[in-house]
Amino acid sequence: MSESQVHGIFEKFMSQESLFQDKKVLQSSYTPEALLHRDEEINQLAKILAPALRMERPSNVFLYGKTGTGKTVTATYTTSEIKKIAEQKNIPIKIIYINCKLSRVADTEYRVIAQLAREFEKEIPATGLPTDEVYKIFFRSVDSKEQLIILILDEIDQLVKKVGDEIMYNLTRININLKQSQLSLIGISNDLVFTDHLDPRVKSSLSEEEVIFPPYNAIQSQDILRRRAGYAFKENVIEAGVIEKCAAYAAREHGDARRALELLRVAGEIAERNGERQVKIDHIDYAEEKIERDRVVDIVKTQPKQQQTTLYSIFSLYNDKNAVIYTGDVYDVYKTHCTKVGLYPLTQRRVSDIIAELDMLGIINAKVVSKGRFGRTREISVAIPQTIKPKIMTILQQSLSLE
DNA sequence: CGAGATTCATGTGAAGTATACCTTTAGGCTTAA
DNA sequence: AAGCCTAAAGGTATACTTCACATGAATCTCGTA
Repeated sequence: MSESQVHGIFEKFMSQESLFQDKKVLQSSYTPEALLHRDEEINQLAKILAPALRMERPSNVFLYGKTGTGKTVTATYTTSEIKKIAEQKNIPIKIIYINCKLSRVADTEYRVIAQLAREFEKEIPATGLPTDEVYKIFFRSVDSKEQLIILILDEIDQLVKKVGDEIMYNLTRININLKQSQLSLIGISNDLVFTDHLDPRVKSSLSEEEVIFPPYNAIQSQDILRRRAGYAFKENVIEAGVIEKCAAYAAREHGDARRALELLRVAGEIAERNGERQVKIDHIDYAEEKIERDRVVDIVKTQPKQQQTTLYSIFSLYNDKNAVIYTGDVYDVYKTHCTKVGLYPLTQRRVSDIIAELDMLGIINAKVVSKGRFGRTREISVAIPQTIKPKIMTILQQSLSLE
């Protein structure tokens, strides 16, 4: 491709009018000025957190609700309002937000605490320090001056499921030793029965207060989408029915507003890239596939080699008509792939764990079943649409430099 | 025929190992008085 | 003598291995109707 051709693309892009007015309004990290249909929850949370402004420690709160019901925005919105007031009145309040999703950043006790300490601009190495030491560093930072800290732990069900509730126990007890400062926890969980697996002591101190988030219904979803679309897009860019379709999609997914907004954004991007003047209903279908594909591609790409090889083995076995496959089969194929890739094969014990991890990531389904006389194993099936599987396969092949 | 024993293939927990990285400490060298 | 650098010692988290035992329903066994 010559330079002038590239130039042409940029020229065309610049001359073409954007469909968006302000795209970041549709991004999931965006906290809107006003939240629709969450007044009740915001009020509850605000009442619980209000003592902070008098430098009294608010109760720990637990926010429950399915994905995309506004838990995270409600928490960030309410706390940022508190922060605003606190700044005006010179009240030392610090808000820390940590997402514990299995992101390799915060998926063990050590890494979460290290992440917390980093919020205070402390350098924490990836390994080498005792966990206790990192706790102390964090603790000293918190207690270094008089202040009130509100710690938001998003998706903590994932974390606790993986590494147990010790962190929670330690964090809930931290106030006992704090001299100058105080710390409140806001836990956010998608899993409604998550606290059942917690140590009763942790459970009682963690959920001193609870706020439940019901799903949005179709009309509420439409409201939210309309409002945001109004800010995000230019006028008359959205074809009639598009909003309704996105909302319907959200309703299908138990009122998941986050996905609905994402759908709208990606549909807009697709329309823009195709050089069209309007976002059409068709674009939503493309967007739906693209979102799923991007999600899976992202997960797969960031996995370590061993996990990728295991996944590749599962995928290549799964070719034949959705027959379920078993751990033993996967392991055999995995070993041959390892030699091809030049990877040292792990033991079956470890591969078994890796399969369980891949299940947690939602790329495959793995269920332990007893087949009676024929032993016990995991029934494994692929949990991504057939349409995007070939794409994932090629990504894995490239990453593993296989043919 | 049916209750209880057996069996299979792997799940699962605990303990041990290798690796990469951390802090502390002791020794050796340099430097300034 | 004080200060600084370096390398060894001792410690940790993480990913993995090794070992040993747990699982749980299909199948087998054997006593009984």
